[in-house]
Amino acid sequence: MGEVVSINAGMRGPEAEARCAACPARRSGLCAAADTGSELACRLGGLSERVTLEPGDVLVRQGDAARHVFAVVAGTLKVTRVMADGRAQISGFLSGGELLGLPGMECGTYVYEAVALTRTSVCRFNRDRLVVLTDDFPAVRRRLLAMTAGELAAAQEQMLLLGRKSAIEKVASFLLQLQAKAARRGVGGTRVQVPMSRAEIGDHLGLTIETVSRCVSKLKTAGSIRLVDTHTIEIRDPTALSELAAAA
Amino acid sequence: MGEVVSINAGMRGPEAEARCAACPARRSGLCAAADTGSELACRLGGLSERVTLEPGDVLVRQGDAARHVFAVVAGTLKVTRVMADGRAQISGFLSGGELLGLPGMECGTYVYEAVALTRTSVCRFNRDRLVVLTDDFPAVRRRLLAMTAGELAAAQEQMLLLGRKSAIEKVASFLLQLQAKAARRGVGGTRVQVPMSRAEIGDHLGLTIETVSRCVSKLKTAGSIRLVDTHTIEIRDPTALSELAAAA
DNA sequence: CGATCCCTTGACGAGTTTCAAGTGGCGTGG
DNA sequence: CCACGCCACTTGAAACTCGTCAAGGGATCG
Repeated sequence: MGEVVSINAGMRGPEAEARCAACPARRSGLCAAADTGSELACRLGGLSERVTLEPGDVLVRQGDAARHVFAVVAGTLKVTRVMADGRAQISGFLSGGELLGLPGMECGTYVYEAVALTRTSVCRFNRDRLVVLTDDFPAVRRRLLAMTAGELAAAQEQMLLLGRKSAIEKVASFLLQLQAKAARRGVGGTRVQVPMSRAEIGDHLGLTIETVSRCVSKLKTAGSIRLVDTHTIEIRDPTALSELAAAA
Repeated sequence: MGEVVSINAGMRGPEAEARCAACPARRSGLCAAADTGSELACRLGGLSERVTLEPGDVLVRQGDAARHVFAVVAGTLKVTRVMADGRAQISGFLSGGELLGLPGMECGTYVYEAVALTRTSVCRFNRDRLVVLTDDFPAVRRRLLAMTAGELAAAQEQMLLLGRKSAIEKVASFLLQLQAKAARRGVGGTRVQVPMSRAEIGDHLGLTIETVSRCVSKLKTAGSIRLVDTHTIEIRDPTALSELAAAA
């Protein structure tokens, strides 16, 4: 379990813009608010540092001073809260285009831990300077507010899942969620990459590793899914899964 | 189950300001960003309509067009998501100073239902005009972002509770949460008002009404709490509750 | 080739839900 | 004024889901 591995900092103007132009999260994340070549794009680029993480690397630690906001460029992070006795709850998995670091802005410290699941790269923004930037650019602050609002809606959805769904419903919902998220990033199709371990899925769904495994097996036996390998699942019967997920 | 009961709309300048000056949420909610008598205070006041709700009145319905943002002035609302088969999850209870209506801002419809628990009054802001207002007033948008970020942190806390805590831990946490919230509104002390029914507590904690009742009885027998009446609880041993709550 | 890690599967038991009955407060109507 | 019904809450017993404990399989790595 290492720390941040490589930081590609202090770029100026053209360098930063070149980096942003090639960014896979260019159109989906916070930066979707900025037109390429605009003054805003320039300032956003100058404000950010690119950070690369290896699997297991810790990006933020529970209790650290909250000085940055992060935008995931590629890869996947898990956001975890840990109780004193070790019980953990993964509030979410973040992938390309998503934002990390808004909650806890007022209390000043991160109230969760963020760890890379896969090789991951993120853009790091100084929190205060980002806030100042929003003063000049309405598009950025609207995007920021909209994204945070979206996260809140997702959090409420997750509460419904945690509080009111059975184990198999939770797993079915989770798989569909993974598929939908992948599709939003342009990786459509029936094959879904599952970068997280069974333990991490369990910590996200409020289940044990064994129950997750059993539910996956049950869905497999029912013919709703097929396991290409442990971390690749093919969705064969989306309708059956949807019925189990039984959303809103 | 009625609808919105009374709307006190269309006030201008002095009228609105007088109403705001007397508002109990004046210093805690969104409006804490505005100094009394300032231009901002004037515009905020002019933008808002006061709505009064009786217990059971529905403020927003799942699926309605999301045209407004609400600030709770006094009273308590519950925010619920309902599944097709009737299972419900209350994502939160809102009281004085809290905000409703941010999530779902992008998708355009409310994805939850908000119902008054007690006689409640709220300030209703047109969503679009509020957004425009943030263009002119950095203080408002920072407050808005900070409040949303705070809500997100609370949502994550609730996920930890739902996913990883036992029934008795959930109930203990909930009671402490109620006390803390009351204290923040200036209603300190060991007696806590519990405006919600056992069923509503259950829908918030992911438990059945019977389990909630049993846990309350257990805490009573243990001497940690005392029931003044079903909706007023005296916290006798906060330490014991905290140990059960076993937070962060 | 053994060690380790992660996942799967089985058996058992605890905790929670479900089902059912009982209590107490409160408003209504006789 | 009291009987009655209604509703919310409480309590008990049985059923069930899921967690715990334990063992085994398969992949990866030294």
